[in-house]
Amino acid sequence: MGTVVGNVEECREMFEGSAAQTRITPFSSTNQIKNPVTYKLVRVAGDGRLVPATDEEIFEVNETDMHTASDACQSVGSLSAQGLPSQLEETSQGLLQSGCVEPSYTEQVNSQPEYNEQMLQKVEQDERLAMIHSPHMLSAPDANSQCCNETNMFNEDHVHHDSSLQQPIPFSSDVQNGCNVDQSNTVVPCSNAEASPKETAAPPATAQRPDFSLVRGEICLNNLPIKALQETFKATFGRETTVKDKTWLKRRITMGLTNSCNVPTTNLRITNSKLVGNQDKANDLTDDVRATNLKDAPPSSTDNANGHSNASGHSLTEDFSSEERAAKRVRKPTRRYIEELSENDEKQPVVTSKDEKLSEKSEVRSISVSLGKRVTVTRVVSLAGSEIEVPYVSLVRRSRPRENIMALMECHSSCLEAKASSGESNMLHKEVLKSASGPDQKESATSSSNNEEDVLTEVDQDMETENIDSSGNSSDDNNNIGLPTMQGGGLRRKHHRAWTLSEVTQLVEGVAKYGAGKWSEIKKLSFSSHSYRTPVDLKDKWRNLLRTNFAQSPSNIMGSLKKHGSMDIPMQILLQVRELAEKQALVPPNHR
DNA sequence: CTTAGGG
DNA sequence: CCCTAAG
Repeated sequence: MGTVVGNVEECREMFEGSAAQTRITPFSSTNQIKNPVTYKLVRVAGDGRLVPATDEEIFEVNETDMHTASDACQSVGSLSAQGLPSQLEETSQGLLQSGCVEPSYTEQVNSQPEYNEQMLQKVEQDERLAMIHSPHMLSAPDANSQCCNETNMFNEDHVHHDSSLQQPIPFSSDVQNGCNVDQSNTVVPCSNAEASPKETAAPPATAQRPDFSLVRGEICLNNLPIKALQETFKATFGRETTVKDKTWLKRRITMGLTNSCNVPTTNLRITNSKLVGNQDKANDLTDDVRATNLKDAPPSSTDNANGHSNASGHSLTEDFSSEERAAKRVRKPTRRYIEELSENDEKQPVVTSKDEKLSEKSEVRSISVSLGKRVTVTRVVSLAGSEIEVPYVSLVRRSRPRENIMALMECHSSCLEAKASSGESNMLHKEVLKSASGPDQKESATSSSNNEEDVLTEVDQDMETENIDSSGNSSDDNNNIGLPTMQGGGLRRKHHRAWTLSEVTQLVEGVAKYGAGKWSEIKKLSFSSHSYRTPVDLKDKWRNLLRTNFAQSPSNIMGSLKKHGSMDIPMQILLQVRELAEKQALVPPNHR
């Protein structure tokens, strides 16, 4: 089963008779209408036919966009996104599924039907089209890069996957200082007979092509000065970085190029996109995807890494079509669990693409379209009363995708919703700034007052928690090696995500509003922004809250029992919890 | 599917 | 967090 994103025109035929013509058009908002191309997500059935994608598959696509967009965002905000690794995997999985017609669905790895040549061709064509029209490369200025960490890496990693589908990242040789360029790394023209005519149709846009010149061929990062490393970083990831840590930069770049995070901190060397370290590890780390890209990468394009600014988004999509086919991207099933990422978003309300200047985050978050324009796909969620716009991220289920076509409509409507909501963003943004400027504003949040402020003031703490969290498991990447798998086979245990203060607050408020036990309700109404918290999670957390509460209440001495691992819950919340606990204890059956 | 509990 | 038994 492969998921294919194709041009509508191309797919239409396949869809004859199918009423469900789902459109996945992130760029439907405001000024993005320039590009008429519409994407349609379909799945390649075992018999080679294209089948409308399921809702989850669509979500994957959406998230793909989101992730790409959020990449920079994350880097800016430091490693807050705990779930990125998974997102990456999920995303890449989705994409790869399309590409490789190669059976690789987490839950049915070995049971893939055979595909005939025709089908393969078809798929490839579609894929190519998809790639041609898929932009995604976005410039992501690394604003106050608080130097994040692995999390970023995953993002980057992910971006690369994206790129691999949309455009090979040429690793240019004539880079600066001390780069060991492997000249043998010549370009191999795509000799794929199956090449679609469309390929040639796309005019080469060399001029506009983003410059990846800094990352081509064999690069010996060791000898590069920090500045050069930063440049390389930029060329690699498409965004600036202010990080001055040489080691970090090298590692990051290497990881990005090799599409792996298992990069030793020393002896970084990349050859043909393969990590060549002194350690033998290198081989394990390489990724087929990247190899493909490199091979086909155009030789020239030596302009300089001005970064992939706006223009890049456009040109990227054009010339790379011919490649890719040569080598199938093969990859093991990757992790799942896209979820999260919304936590962050909640705290950093997005702004529409209009004010790119205002907030880099918004720009980052936006999704570039074929014409280099950016669109911000968002949705409005209610956060404790007030509505906040957050990027559209799917509320991923853990269940397998279903053949339900109706679900497709959901996506569509969501997109519309997002579009409609874009107007409010500015206002929200201002509010955020305002609130952020006055940290002292934290008042007694005993009741359900100013939730927004609450959230905002807690950002720092949340970030911390998340950072810790994410860094903890950032080490595992694409390969499932060493990953704990659960009974079902392939399913990985959900990440442990420390509950942030804001989450707890929301939970408490939710309980206050809807009553303990209405977890589903609470989840739906108060936790729409935290896609990864399931009703059960809420329930468990509440149970824990009560537990800790009871543990502390007998002896009012709560200072002594504090452990490092556990987050210190503010007294207020604790009291609130207790209050609610009593309430519910007194009148359980009653309807509140 | 949603809850409640146990592990 | 996960899993499962009950509505």
